[in-house]
Amino acid sequence: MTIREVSEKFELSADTIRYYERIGLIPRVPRKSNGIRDFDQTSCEWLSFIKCMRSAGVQIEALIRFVTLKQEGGREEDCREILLEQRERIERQIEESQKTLERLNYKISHFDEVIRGRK
Amino acid sequence: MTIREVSEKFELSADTIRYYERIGLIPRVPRKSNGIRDFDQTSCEWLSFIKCMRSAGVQIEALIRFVTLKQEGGREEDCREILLEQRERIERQIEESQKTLERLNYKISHFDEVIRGRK
DNA sequence: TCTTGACTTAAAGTTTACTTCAATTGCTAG
DNA sequence: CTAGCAATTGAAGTAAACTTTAAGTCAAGA
Repeated sequence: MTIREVSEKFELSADTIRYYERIGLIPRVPRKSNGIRDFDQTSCEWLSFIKCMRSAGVQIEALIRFVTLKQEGGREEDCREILLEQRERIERQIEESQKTLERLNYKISHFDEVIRGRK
Repeated sequence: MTIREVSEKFELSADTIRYYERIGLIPRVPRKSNGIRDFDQTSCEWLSFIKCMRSAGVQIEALIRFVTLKQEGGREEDCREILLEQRERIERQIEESQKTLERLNYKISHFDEVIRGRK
């Protein structure tokens, strides 16, 4: 697959994908003889994983650590540790957001009352 | 209250609070005769609200719109509209994060198996 | 053959949200 | 009365995550 196809498939700009590869957020993508990227299954799976993680705000730096570790055949315990850490973060973030949601709902219901009362 | 006290109360640096005021994220804080900020109840409530919204990632730009509108006595419907929009965003973000959480859990359980199986 | 459009790299630029700095003022304790 | 600490302002600096630009290569169609 070309970068264009992959870009459409994952709704990530070609620039972003190249950037991800450059900084080591995804392993090096295989090239055709002319140097053009030729994405295989593995590359696509990495992209899918990274996109999912990024959509929850997992930091690039943590993902780079994970990718590097896997590429270099690091210990499973260490890979797992990174994921546990990020799960923690996401859970905390969701809790925070839920609190905010409650406060927002309270404030919105206040506006509703004012607006309703006026009519 | 001085900026120092407020800074401790809300765990926001004095610089951040001044920055928030400067860009209109909170209404102008009243001053003592010598120009030093003297936070009142209203200012504190704004800070508390803004801090809560920011903790869920609500963008400063949207909050500025809201604060400005309230300050200028804008229509309640418009204020409410901004909050609805942000609630939507937060809800979507939580959903995204929950999907990521599932994927992360799946991946972690995979590592657990590999690690357990080896022992 | 010429041109168009997709691809390549490296480097500089952008956006968001702060943070730090520099220069100055002003209260308070010794 | 003066040293020192907290506050003031405006402006410059920083970090994260892209995005855009510049300069170039290459294959396919008019």
